[in-house]
Amino acid sequence: MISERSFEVLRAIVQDYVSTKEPVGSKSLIERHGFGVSSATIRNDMSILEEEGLIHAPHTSAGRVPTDSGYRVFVDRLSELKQLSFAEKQAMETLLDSSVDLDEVLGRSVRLLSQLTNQVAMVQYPTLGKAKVRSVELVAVSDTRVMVMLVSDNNRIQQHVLDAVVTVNLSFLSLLRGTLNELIAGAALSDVAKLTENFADAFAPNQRTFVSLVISNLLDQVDANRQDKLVLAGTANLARSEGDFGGNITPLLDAIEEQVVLLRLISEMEADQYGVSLLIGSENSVAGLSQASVMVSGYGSAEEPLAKVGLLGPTRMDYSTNIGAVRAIALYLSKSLGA
Amino acid sequence: MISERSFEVLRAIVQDYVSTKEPVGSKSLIERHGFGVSSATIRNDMSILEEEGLIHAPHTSAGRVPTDSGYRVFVDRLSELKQLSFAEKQAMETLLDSSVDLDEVLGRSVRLLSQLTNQVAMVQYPTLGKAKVRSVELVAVSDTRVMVMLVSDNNRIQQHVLDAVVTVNLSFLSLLRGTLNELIAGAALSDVAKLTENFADAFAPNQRTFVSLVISNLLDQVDANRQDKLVLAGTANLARSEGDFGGNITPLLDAIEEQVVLLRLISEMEADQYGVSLLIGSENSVAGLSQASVMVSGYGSAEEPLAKVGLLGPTRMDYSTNIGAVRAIALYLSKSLGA
DNA sequence: TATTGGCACTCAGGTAGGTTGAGTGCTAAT
DNA sequence: ATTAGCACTCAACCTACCTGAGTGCCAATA
Repeated sequence: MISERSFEVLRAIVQDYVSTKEPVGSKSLIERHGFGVSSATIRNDMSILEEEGLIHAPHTSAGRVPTDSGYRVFVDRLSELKQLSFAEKQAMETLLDSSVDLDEVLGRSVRLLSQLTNQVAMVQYPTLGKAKVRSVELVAVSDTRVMVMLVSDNNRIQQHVLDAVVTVNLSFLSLLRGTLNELIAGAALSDVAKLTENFADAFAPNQRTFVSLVISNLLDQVDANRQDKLVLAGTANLARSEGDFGGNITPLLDAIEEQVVLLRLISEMEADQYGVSLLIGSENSVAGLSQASVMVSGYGSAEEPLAKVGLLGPTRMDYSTNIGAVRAIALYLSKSLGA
Repeated sequence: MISERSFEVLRAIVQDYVSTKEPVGSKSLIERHGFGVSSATIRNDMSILEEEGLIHAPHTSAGRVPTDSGYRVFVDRLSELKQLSFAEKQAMETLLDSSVDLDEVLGRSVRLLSQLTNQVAMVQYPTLGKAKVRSVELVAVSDTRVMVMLVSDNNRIQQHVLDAVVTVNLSFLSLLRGTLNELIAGAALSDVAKLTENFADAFAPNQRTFVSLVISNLLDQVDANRQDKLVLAGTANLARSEGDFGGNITPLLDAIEEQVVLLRLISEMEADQYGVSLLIGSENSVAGLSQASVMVSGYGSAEEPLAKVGLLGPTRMDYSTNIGAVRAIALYLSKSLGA
């Protein structure tokens, strides 16, 4: 029922509105896009689009603006994404070469993404997924404190310092480290809990408390959710697109600072076309994010992504470019971390 | 030449302006503060203050607003700081109790500070200072990668992953770890460079490259400046006080994201009265921060602070409360990390 | 049936003029 | 040194008016 031309009109409206920030009218449409028809015809198409709830007029005598659903249809009919420029690809390569540390890779990627898109970029720290234990290290960092380190086979290292309260015997620590590694080195992380279930029982009663402490600390680290952490970049971009949020970005900034909300939101998002999952405006149910779009892509490996990377910005954004950029960064991260 | 009452007038102007955000006039001053004189007298005082450049009228028929110098005089004559409330003190205690990890302590402190002050809070990661090496740990995290960990005696742990390119021999790694610890365990960090100068020479030529790599990695970690890092919280508060920045907080957010600028600024700031160092408005020379005030306090130990903690906000802020809060948090951090 | 030209209508935004009131500076008297 | 009094200023606000981009609808057309 909606003609192909009507869709073209929608596409043109979205494009013009994204670039000019002004409601777009029938006349300027035929000027800029030269459909072979008159403005009156376009007006008819526009009234159809309005009936379908895809566009909307801010007031009686104004041009039209895409609604959330309008953007949605636009995105769903997007045939191809904008590619990164040569310079941008090169920037990614440079990043890839000098990557060492997980923190560094994630930090740089997220900053790059925010620069590429002029939006707020975010990356979630990878969960341990299906990785296997490479080794466990126990390092005394003071008389009573021990650092428990879990090294997994995907180059990932997690550590936490544990306070044993009592003085730690160094040779016992070394012994414990040995036995523990014998038991779980090479095991899948998901099996660690079962494997260590009765581990403490084998030790003398006076050492049992300490051993249990170490084990529970280890299990905490295995537990993926506990570790969920988000890194953001480009918050300044929000202030720039303030107008798109009705001049009040406070709720946005609040939501951003309240990372828990964002984390839950993006972990619920399922991969979509192009592997990028997108929520436009009120498609997400987070209070204060109803004028924002959030898109994320999983990274890690195709079968089982380890975490998400994506961005957040006003609904009035260049979806084609941004989806492309998120996708590229996700692929890069997968490559970089999968190696 | 400036009478005591004139100073009182200045104080009243600052107070009223901070709380109402409106330029304050002679009449409302006598209403709210009941000086025993008439508004005409106050006007005379105000014209003196204006001549001295301490206050300034936005336009002819408006009340007065403190200038940067006005705030400066106000702060310098501040006789006492506002104390934290009981609840606030309790919040700090709770924080203190559950402190484990450096990251955690700093992260929580900075969030608390931003909540106490409603400003953007920041804390700088502590440099290693005069600390001594407790131990060095070398942990293989993959065939070719080694994590170099530097544990210092102030509970501080630094680590970095190093890519040896070639396969690492585990028993050699363990040997290296032993020899290295024998050499530098207990030494001051500042001496590590000298001690390890010829360390690699003692090894067989085919191992020398790897050993040098480890050593240089270690020295990188010892080098304090390399590690400088800033944690921020409460960016959302900036958006709330947008009006105080002429409606354009973009340069602010830029400066914040460009942490290097902030880091240099605060490391140049010297302790002031109450141990808190303060730059008001254009007293700092950072572009884009001319309408903002920055205050920091050192933490670590009284003699030699390890790093700074502080906040950033509009010049129109409650200096008394904020200086008090920064001071309290700095003391808390010193206590927490000094233990 | 889809398209078009024409026309009356709407309304945000800009411009111009008028009013108000908080606040000032100055002066002469105390 | 302080004060009452007074003329003056000007941002903020309101009102009225105009303009132009844009709409919806209708009758004519291909």
